[in-house]
Amino acid sequence: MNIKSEHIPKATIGRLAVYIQVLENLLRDGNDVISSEKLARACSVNSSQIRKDLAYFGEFGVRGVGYYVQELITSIKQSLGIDRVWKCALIGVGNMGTALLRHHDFEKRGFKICAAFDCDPDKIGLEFEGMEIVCPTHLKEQAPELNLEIGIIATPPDRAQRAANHLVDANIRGIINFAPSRINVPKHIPVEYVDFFDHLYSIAFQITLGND
Amino acid sequence: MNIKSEHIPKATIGRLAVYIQVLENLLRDGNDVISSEKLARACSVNSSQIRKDLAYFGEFGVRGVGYYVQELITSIKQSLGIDRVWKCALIGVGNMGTALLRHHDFEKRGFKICAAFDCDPDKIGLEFEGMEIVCPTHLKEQAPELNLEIGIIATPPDRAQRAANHLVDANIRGIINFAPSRINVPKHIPVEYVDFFDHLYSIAFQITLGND
DNA sequence: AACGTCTTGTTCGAAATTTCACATAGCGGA
DNA sequence: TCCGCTATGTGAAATTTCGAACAAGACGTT
Repeated sequence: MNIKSEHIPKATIGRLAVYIQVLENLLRDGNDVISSEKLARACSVNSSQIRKDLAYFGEFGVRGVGYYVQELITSIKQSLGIDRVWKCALIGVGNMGTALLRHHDFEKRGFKICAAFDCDPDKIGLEFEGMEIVCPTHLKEQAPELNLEIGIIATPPDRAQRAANHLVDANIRGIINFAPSRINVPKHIPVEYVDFFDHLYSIAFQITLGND
Repeated sequence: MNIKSEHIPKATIGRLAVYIQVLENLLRDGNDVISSEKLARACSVNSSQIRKDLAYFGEFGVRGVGYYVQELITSIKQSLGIDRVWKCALIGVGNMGTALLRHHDFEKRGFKICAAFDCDPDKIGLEFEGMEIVCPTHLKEQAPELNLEIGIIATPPDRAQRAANHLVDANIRGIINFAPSRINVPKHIPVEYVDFFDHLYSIAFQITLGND
């Protein structure tokens, strides 16, 4: 990769994800070239912001012209490291876990759930979306065999730490936690928390605020 | 409510959601009182940050003692406007929509999905989790009747804007969009986008970065 | 009631992020 | 080939956010 700068703001990464989303829709609508100004409007951000975000990774545009959409998508994906397939392990095949297994965008977007774990004896052995549910104690063997790199925690909150321990023990390289509780893992393993109630809270707050 | 300051950073709102989550777990474990220092460690933030975040809304602590956990939870919920039930309309009963309907935390957390809409003729009329799926054209009648305030979009990306239009037309007050596309609505209606691939991208990026 | 201890609420300086403004560079037409 | 047009890439200013330090205040003990 071709990173020009040391530290990249987390907010930039978030925006890059938005740019990809908008760019792919633009491409589908037949746009070959786009200016930072137009892309900015579509993403509701400032155009300098876009140029600066991209500048962290390289020079992808053509002065006087703009950005070639397909090329820019490719460049951003390369920059983020999502120009390949990441193999994932799911722990917790409940409501959320099941939904994730069924969510076929995973593969489209470069993430493949290659193994599903659950400690419920009633679930172990069941086949699900072409995958057998296995006890998490087997993670340590299977992770190297299957080359699992990212762990997805979708357990109840009180089981999240245990799941995290299994993942760490299996030398997983990153964790995304859908359970509503914090987990502790060694510093070198990145963790992201997903809780869409955050967004509902934010909506509720914004609505309430407008009405005071 | 009792907001002391004009503008509140979006990041603060996000952190308040984290504080609630951690505080509820602390309460479950029998902690009655907590200091900003300990809460900070549990949330992986700075303790001044916590005190400052709370200061936007009032004074909730006792000097020399700390915060009473239950009381603080209540105060934060009041501050965010989630000390009541928000009635929601779901549009799009596909994979994601179904998962949301089944996700029973919604009610626990103060959001109730009171109506489900989908334009697929095969789905209209079906009963789902005690709710009949209705054509979105009926939103405008039902929204005032049922007092629907928040719209949840879970359609395919190319249908998201149409769904948003229906919601705006029905005088909904806020929108949360799970579809991977941007939508345009009048400025006074807050919109939040949820896409957990953002987090997967972030993990992938952080892993890749460590390996260059 | 006075004192010591402990933790909050707040101030102020530092750091990070965003925006502005413009020099730079590619493209197309004359 | 030159010139004008346009949109990028970037340095510097403005704004926002964060963190360290400290004054203020509550509780318990003497």
